[in-house]
Amino acid sequence: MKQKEHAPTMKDVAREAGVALGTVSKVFNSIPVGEDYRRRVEEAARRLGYQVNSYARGLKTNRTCSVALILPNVTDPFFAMLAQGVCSALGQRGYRTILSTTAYDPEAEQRCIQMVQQNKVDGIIGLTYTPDLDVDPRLPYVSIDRYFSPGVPCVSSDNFGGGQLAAETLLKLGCARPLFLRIGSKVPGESDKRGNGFESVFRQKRMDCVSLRLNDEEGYAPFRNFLSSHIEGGRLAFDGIFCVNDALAIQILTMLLELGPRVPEDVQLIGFDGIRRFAREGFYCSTIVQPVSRLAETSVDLLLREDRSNLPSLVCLPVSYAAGGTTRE
Amino acid sequence: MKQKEHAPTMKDVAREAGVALGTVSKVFNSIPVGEDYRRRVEEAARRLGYQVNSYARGLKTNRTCSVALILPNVTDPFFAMLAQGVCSALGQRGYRTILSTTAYDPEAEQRCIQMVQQNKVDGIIGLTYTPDLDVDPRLPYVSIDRYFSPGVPCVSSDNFGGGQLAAETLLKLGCARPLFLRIGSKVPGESDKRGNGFESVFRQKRMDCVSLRLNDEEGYAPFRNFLSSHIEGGRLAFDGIFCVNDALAIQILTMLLELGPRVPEDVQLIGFDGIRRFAREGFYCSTIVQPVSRLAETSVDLLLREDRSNLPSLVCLPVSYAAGGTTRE
DNA sequence: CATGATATGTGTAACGTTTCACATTGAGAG
DNA sequence: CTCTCAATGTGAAACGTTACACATATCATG
Repeated sequence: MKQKEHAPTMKDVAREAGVALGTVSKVFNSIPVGEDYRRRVEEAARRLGYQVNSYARGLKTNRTCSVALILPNVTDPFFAMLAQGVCSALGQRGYRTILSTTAYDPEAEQRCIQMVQQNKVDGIIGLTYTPDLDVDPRLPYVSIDRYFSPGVPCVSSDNFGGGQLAAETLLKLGCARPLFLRIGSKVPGESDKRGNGFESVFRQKRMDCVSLRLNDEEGYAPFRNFLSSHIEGGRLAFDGIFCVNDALAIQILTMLLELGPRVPEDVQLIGFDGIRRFAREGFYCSTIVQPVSRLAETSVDLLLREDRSNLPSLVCLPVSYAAGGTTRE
Repeated sequence: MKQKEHAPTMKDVAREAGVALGTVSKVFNSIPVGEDYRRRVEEAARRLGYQVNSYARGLKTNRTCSVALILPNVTDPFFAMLAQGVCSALGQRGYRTILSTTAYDPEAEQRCIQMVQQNKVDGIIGLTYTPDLDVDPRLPYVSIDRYFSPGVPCVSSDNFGGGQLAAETLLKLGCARPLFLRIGSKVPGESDKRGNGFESVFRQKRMDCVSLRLNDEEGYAPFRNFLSSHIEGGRLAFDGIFCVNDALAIQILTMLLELGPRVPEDVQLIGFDGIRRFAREGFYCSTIVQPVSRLAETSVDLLLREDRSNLPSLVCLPVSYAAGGTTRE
């Protein structure tokens, strides 16, 4: 008995089913074919354990059913949620996700694009920071959180509106001495607008609003110094804090609890992102939540849209406020 | 002038450079070729913006330079770090990562394997929970944190040893009334051994060790109840707490700070995993750190090993203790 | 100077699909 | 009973590579 080492091919299936090669192809591409033929082919395929070779198919059709997802990393909770969302949205549509991480390195970003283009994906979803990426215009590209040019659609949350929402919420809850805290990222991006939105509300009300912006190279320590130097007689100089993201908010919360001021009695705290992880059920930090799933789904939608003639160049998704125990409701 | 719509192919490069097709192929496969020929080809390729079509290559060689990574999700910090590590380890070796998430669903896990097999990857790195996955034995498979059978290598951290290390560390730091806290995962896995290791140390010393294990369906609230019911006159009934992972530890830390006991003066706290995110610089929680990068690299190593004749069936990587402010050093 | 031996370029046959022109069949019309 | 048309199966060409057998050139050797 002749030993077959190679995986079964369409030719094998055709022989086994006693039909022509083209017929087998039709069956696997849902092209009308006689009922009995279809059954014969399907049975033969099952017997042989046949699976279509997507590389041969990709070569022929120039469609690969895979898209590349480019992110700085996947350890940042927000990126992680995004990756999760994109991955499953793509999975549902029968696409697979090729993940590349860049560590914010422009060179890595470009290398990624290169590699990905070479590897013939059907499209790219990118969250990158290089201003001028060299990407094949034939390849569908959707940018998250960063606007490039009218040609490439950008989807992001309403960061400015989110900042405003945080401010309005704090105001409504009686905040009179607001503070905005910001850390990181190496490059200007959409998230800068959070602070702008926050400050704009207080400016309009002719109220002061203190902002502290630090690079993440110095870690969180400077925040601790700042906070403790603004405590007098156990009372903090601020009664409402808006943090640029939840990771920072959690840190600040921990610091505050150590330093004395009670949350939310003495000072209220609002983060940004809506990272659910910190509390599987119920929040432990009030926050402006980004619609991560919608971000992911919208990106996938835009990328896979058949009619690519008039895509929106910017899609801005609404955020919402979620109470989580660090504000007085 | 004739408009070329299709991406340039080797044939185009060959014509442009005035050499034979095979020569171009040799250049791109690092097969010895005359210096002048090589230059001519490289220049032609650059002029045309040629990139090899990896689908044609994959079809011919049966190697695709891509491996599938199967994880429950990528939002759990530990999985995220793992994904990050695997993704970059693979990237360094010129492989790309196809990410699939399963949400702990056995059906999704099997579907993943199917899809991935059909899509002809060079191997699979999986962190799955289905006991009997149906996977093509021809396809290299490495399992993380879960032992299947001698045939498929499993790499994991030394969870038992980590538990012991936590216990020994607490003992050395003067702990007399230990507590072990555990939450989650839906399925038995390697991480169960952490508690076993921890308890074994105290058992050997004939000391009591309280354990509290909860499902994650109930969230963290039960822990708060437990803790507050064990506080008497501001003093906690325990002076050393070991949490099954860092996410839980951070929660417990927050609760403790709210409830009164000071950390680490009144009670010391050790987590597990080594999630660095909570503090970019310096820890804010002492922990047993898993060598995530080594886990990732080892998995990739094992998967891509040329000689697949005698692979280890189990690789257990050492963990280490990292002080982080919640223990008295 | 003939002769291998070595090195390096050439052309072609696969790889496993899809696609398309063509062959075959059967039904219905005249 | 022939003819046409639609429906549906068939076989071969192509997709862009790699690998291999072969052709050619270069060079040392007796």
